[in-house]
Amino acid sequence: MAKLSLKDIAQHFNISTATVSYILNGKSVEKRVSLQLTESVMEFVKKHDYKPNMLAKGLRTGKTNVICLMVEEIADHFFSAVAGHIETLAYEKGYKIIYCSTKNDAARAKDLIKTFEQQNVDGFIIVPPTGIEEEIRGLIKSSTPFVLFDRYYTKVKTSYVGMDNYESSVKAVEHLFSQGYENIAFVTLDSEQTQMRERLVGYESTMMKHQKTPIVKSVQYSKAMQSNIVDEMAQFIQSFPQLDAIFFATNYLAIHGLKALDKLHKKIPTDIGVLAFDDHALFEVYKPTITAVTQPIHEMCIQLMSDLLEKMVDKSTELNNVIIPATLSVRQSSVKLQ
Amino acid sequence: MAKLSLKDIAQHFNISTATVSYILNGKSVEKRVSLQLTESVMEFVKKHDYKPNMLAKGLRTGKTNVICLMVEEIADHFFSAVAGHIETLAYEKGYKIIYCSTKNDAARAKDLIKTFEQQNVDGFIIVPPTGIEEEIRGLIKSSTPFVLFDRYYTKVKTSYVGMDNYESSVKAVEHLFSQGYENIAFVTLDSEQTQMRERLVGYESTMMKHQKTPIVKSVQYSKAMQSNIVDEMAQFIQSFPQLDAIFFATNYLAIHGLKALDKLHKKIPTDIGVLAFDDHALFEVYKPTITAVTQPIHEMCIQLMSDLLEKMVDKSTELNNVIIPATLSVRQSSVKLQ
DNA sequence: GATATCTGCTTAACCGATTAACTTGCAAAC
DNA sequence: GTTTGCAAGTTAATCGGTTAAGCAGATATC
Repeated sequence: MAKLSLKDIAQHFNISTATVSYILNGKSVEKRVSLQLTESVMEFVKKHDYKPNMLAKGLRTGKTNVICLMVEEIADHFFSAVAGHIETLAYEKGYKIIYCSTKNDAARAKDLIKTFEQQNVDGFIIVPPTGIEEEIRGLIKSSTPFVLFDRYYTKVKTSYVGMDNYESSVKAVEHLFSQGYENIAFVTLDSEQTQMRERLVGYESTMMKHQKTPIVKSVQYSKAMQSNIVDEMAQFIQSFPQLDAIFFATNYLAIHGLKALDKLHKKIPTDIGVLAFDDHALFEVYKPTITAVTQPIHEMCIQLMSDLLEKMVDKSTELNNVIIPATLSVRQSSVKLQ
Repeated sequence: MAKLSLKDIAQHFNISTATVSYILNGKSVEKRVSLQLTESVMEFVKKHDYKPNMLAKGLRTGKTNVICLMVEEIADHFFSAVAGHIETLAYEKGYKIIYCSTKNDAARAKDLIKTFEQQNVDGFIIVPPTGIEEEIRGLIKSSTPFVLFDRYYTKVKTSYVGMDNYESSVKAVEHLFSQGYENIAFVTLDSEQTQMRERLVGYESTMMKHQKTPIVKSVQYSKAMQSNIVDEMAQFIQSFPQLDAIFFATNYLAIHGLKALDKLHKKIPTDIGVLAFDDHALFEVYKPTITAVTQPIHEMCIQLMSDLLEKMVDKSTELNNVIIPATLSVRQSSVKLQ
């Protein structure tokens, strides 16, 4: 039951491995292998379920047909949805996905990039944490195909796919104003990452435009996942009695925020309006349903793959910045009953 | 900027690649390479950031340090949580994860197994769809390390890690009885997979024990993800006016069920009690909070990895069946206010 | 002084493919 | 009758490592 190799097939037919290789790679005509031989080899191969060794193939050709998907956290709802789409798209093109979570940690991300370069992956999709600019530059230098996703570096020119955070943020805040909310707080992470900055700036500039003072609550990333953050939020909400709406910069911040609002017995949307960045299964079912900026996950993934494929297959070196508009899913939490 | 290879290092020091290989693999002492040479090579390697080519290494040694994680759907909350844990555990042991989603489709799963065998992955964690018994037997024959997860085949002896579906189901139904519910329906998928069968049998036997007739609603798997299932459920609920509780066999069935109950203006937990298999972020936040059977994901993953490592590293051929008890997270939806 | 042992390497086969360059025999061309 | 052309392959190098076996010189042993 030892695994069948090219050599075994060659020996069985008393021909050279080269011939078998040509046949298997569909070069029978080009390399003038007789139809007869081609057919009997193909039949043999099918019958014995020969599986070429991809390590050997990869070693020789330098291609592995493997893409590394490096996200912040695969267990996160958003990133696992991305993983699902990417897998489907990759599969169609004959690529496999190897994944890893950076946990937003630069050291870990560096290590991962190194590891997967060793593995000779054909390309990377990277959601970069702060602090790996050098490694990204390294990828450019070694002309490894890659695309950044969700966030990017202003100081390094790369291909990037993401959503229009600034514009979406503006649209969301304008929506709240249009519903009669005026004292809108923004709850975000204390992160310098581009997507977070843009959301913040969108909020702030819209507030200014309406001559309102921005009220920003910044939560430490490390704390954002813990549940005692609920109390911190409740405290924040209480300390600004004039608040009539809250805009959350991520869905999990919103979930904690909802718990806090519940604790304080605040009625949504009458006492306070709620809007969240990044949709979540919960928002459709919660009572009231929660208005959210819905990321165009599917389109972003399509763009990611098409750009990466260009780089991997066509050896394109063009840098594409694809910014996709998000849609605002207006639900009950931001609509005051008239 | 061409990539540094063993050969380059050997040439630089005017020594053989064998010596360099021994040094890099920590066999300097065993293979009697001088301390001096060892140190200067190591320094050189560090300085030039040499990365061994894993394809070549894998080809020669037959090990890739890659594990294939084959789940039903990576975008699913439960499986992405599993993926997160598995990744962490694997990473600690120097393994990488390559993932794929079967979509519960046998043909796709077969193809995936073949693909990843070609990739020479060191081991598999498989959530098997119905109909790939033969391929599983094939893995056994080729003595490929693997562990089944979440469900198994009664007719094929394999290692398996899962939770105690029967016992958890019994515990859940008993809890409902203890709270005064008596006419309990079970909403499940029309699936013959072991985990679903066991949940059903647990429910049925507990109903019988209390001399109540089981009321089972079976939803087609393909329909379970679509939203018109909500109406189907509402209809079902209305056709059994005596119902005072519903036990959902999966969390997404429960989510659709909640929408249906909301439509019918049923009050939880007073009009009707609700309990779901498999916890979900939503259940903690929903009003009322939803009682759920919480899968011991972390422990299951620990068991998965330890069993798989035994097979991969120690070449163990022992078959381990690890069944881990779940906990019932009692929340508001199943507790009638006295 | 011959033999054994140790030190510090080297040699070369091998893993399983791919592929450029070459060969061999036969038919057609001139 | 020699050259050319083509069909149908073969040869062997190569990708980048690993590893069993070998070897030369120095030192230890008897």
